Amino acid sequence: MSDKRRRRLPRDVREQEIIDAALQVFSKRGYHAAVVDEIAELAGISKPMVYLYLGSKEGLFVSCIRREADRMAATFRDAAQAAGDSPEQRLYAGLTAFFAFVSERRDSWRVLHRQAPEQGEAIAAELAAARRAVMEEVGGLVMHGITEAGSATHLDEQDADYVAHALVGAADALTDWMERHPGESPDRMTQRLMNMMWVGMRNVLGGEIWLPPAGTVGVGKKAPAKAGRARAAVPKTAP
Amino acid sequence: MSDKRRRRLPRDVREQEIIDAALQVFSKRGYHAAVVDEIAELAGISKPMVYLYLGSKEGLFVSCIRREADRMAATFRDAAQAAGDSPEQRLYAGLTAFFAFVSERRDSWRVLHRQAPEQGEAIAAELAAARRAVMEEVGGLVMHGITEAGSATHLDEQDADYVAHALVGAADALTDWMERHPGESPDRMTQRLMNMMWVGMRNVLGGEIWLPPAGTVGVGKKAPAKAGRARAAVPKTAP
Amino acid sequence: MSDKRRRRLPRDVREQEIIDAALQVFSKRGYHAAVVDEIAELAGISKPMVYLYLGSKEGLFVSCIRREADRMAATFRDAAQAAGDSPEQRLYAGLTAFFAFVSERRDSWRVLHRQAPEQGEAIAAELAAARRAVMEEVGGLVMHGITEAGSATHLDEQDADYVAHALVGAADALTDWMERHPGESPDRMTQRLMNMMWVGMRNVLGGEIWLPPAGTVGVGKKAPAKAGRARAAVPKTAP
Amino acid sequence: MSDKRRRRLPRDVREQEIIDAALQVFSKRGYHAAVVDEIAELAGISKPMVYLYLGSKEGLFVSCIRREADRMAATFRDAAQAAGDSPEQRLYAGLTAFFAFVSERRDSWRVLHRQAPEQGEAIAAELAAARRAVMEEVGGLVMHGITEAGSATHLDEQDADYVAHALVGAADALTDWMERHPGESPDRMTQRLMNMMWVGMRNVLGGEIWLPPAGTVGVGKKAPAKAGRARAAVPKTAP
DNA sequence: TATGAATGAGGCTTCATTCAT
DNA sequence: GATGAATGAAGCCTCATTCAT
Repeated sequence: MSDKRRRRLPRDVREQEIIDAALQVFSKRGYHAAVVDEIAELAGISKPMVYLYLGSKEGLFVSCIRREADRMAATFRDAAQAAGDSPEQRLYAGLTAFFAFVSERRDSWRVLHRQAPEQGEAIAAELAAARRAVMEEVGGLVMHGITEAGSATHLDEQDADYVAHALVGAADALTDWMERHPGESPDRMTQRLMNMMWVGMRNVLGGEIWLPPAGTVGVGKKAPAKAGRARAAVPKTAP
Repeated sequence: MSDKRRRRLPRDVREQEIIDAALQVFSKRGYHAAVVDEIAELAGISKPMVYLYLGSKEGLFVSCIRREADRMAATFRDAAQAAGDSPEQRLYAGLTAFFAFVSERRDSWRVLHRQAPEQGEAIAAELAAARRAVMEEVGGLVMHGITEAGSATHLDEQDADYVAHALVGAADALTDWMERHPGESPDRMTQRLMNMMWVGMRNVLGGEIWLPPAGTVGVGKKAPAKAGRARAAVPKTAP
Repeated sequence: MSDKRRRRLPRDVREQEIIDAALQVFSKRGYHAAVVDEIAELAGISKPMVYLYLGSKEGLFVSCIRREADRMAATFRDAAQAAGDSPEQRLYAGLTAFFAFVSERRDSWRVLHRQAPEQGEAIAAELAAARRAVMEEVGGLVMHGITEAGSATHLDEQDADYVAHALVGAADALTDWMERHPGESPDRMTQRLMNMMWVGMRNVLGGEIWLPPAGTVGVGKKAPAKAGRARAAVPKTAP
Repeated sequence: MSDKRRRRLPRDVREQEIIDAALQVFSKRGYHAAVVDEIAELAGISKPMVYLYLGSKEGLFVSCIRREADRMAATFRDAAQAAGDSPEQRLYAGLTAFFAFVSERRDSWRVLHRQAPEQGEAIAAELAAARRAVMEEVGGLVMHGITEAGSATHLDEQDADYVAHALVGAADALTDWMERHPGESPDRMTQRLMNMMWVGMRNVLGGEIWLPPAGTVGVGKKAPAKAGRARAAVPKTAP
């Protein structure tokens, strides 16, 4: 990026540089508002090169998604490996890695999770895949952690999925929050979150559950399920 | 939509119909990818009417945001009023209302919370305002509920803000989950969430806290705060 | 213009009011940039009335041109009648009337003389006619005045036309000048102009002529006419 | 214009060609009625090129103005240099150059002097600047010429400005006239004008002045200045 | 007489993409 | 490998004009 007259880079390197640039621009503007010219300029090359290497704007975007999703997965794997064997440690390490990733690689996260929907077949599919991958990663962590931690083994995939969604959703939202509170670190974010969810989770798994206060009337029109005595934190649904 | 030759509606009505259409399209496509022609067609009128009544694409968007933010706020207020006096009841009612709103008015929610944030001055401001309003609503609920429920009074605004973000983030993500699990109702979603967060919250407020397992090493490079023995669920930071 | 809910005016009156408004707007914006909405609003009525009465934007413009050209002609005639019999007096009165008209009715003058060319058949024709009328009026004044004043009778129509053009052009340009020098009055403008042109004119007609200084080389590429000893102020050309 | 498949011109050249085309179209239609498509077509390229090189319709217009104003100034300077030292010669050369320019570059002149003045901030400013430049050029010529020629030195800037306006206005109007009289050349036009204005000027400067014929009554309502015995051709005003 | 509601047509501008060197 | 030159296709917005009451 320093030398302006840099030429004749090997294809691999160039390609990565282009994706770097694309990631920034897509993150800053969103897919539609992003302009290929800006990406090319930021990458320090001419537009035809972009098309030669990545094929199209959509190709650019897909490449970003793939690379960053892979990176994120790798980050997770590394963190989990580095952590000890205890599920709790792994979950902690995983969540911390998540926050670290999101806070250090804002662009990646934004591109992975903040894109307006429905930008065409290929992109939608790619995004869905990437998000599913993240969810599975987190879901695995959660499932593993909880199953081990609580006594209960009734936590099936659906529940883990639910929890994973809640976790990721919360974490995602907390990303913004973290951004506006500079004193916070990924570690502290994880602790906060664990305190908020994990402790409750554990207790709930031990049998303590929450029920709507007596005399409460459902508000949602669709609310049909009279949930009786919900047995667990994430009670079974009768699909 | 029924009568194709429907004409001459009074301005107020048409305006609302246009906003209805715009909401759908913005929700489906996102701000940039949305095309005014499609909105006009969906509203059953010609483009110039859209511009005559709403001024510009941006004006359209802002109108959507405003109307839906107001609606959401109203929904909250109504739910809170209908609920009993107990903070727990209010929180339950509020959250249920939230899920009901989000699940019934997917478009509204998507437009309010799933837009890439950088679309120009006016829009960014409007979105920020709308989101802040929601956060405050939820944050109030949380703060009130928790303060009363737990013995602790150390939950300051920042903490409430944090929790509100986590809650809203989780709820938002769970929206997608709910969509893929047709048996779920807003009531059940609330119960799930309360079980996951509230119970833990309450216990944590009672003194039980979570700390990273011994021997764990922080992952995030920036992680500075050696959190010592965090005293509470959402411990004070020394900025 | 005061009463906003004024209705049911007789057609003639309304029509004039509309033309008043149109004149202002056309003057301020020019034909193309003028917008019928603005005219209607300024006239205090709805657009359909404008079309009912004047037919089209072009119709509006033509009506303005006609009315203002007529007014200008009338002003001239009145001024000439009010003046004494002497050609000099008539010329003086006429020019003063011209300046007075232009300074008092800026809008009229602008619409008559400052429109971009070629706005379609009808308008071009109308403008040409209006301008020709003014030229003839002034040309007549000039011709009459000069013929009487000087001894010469060799001032034919072409010469008068030439002088009229110069006069009107100068006067038109001086209009802007006058606008920026508030102390000036039509009378003074006339005196200035007479001093500048008339005195010279008269002398020239008496035989004194101007010739290019010796040794001067024509600059214009097309300049063919070796003007020999131009005999008169406005020497005959051999077409 | 000859080869229809002419492609790949270097930017500088294309840019000038585009401005050439724009000048024609703006001259023929006026700023507002001009259509960018027509300019592009005339330039033999597609519209995006126009925008790539000149930015906007306004940019196109401004470029025209600037280039032509500069050209005109250059023409003047060259003419003045080529002329001898005598002020009279310079004035003569300057005016001839003026007529030559106006007659040979009708489009330039029309764009510089026949545009409705209110087309938005930037354009108004640019036009004003260009016109002021021309005025100053001519004004300088006049001032220099007259001051030297007459005995009087009382011709201040305001007077020169006045005369310059009159001259330019007359010349501008005479342009149309010249167009309809093919036998005329810039030289002859200059001679005509000099005869009409210069001779008078000179005499007036020598003391001969013109006053309104006795018994004349001012016509303009605003006419305040009872001009007494105006001392000079362009008498001082007392405000 | 008078108007609120409505639109076809067209102009400015942008952008993803390709061509020719 | 690399790029300056070029464009088809579309999107936002405006405006003269008419319809139905």
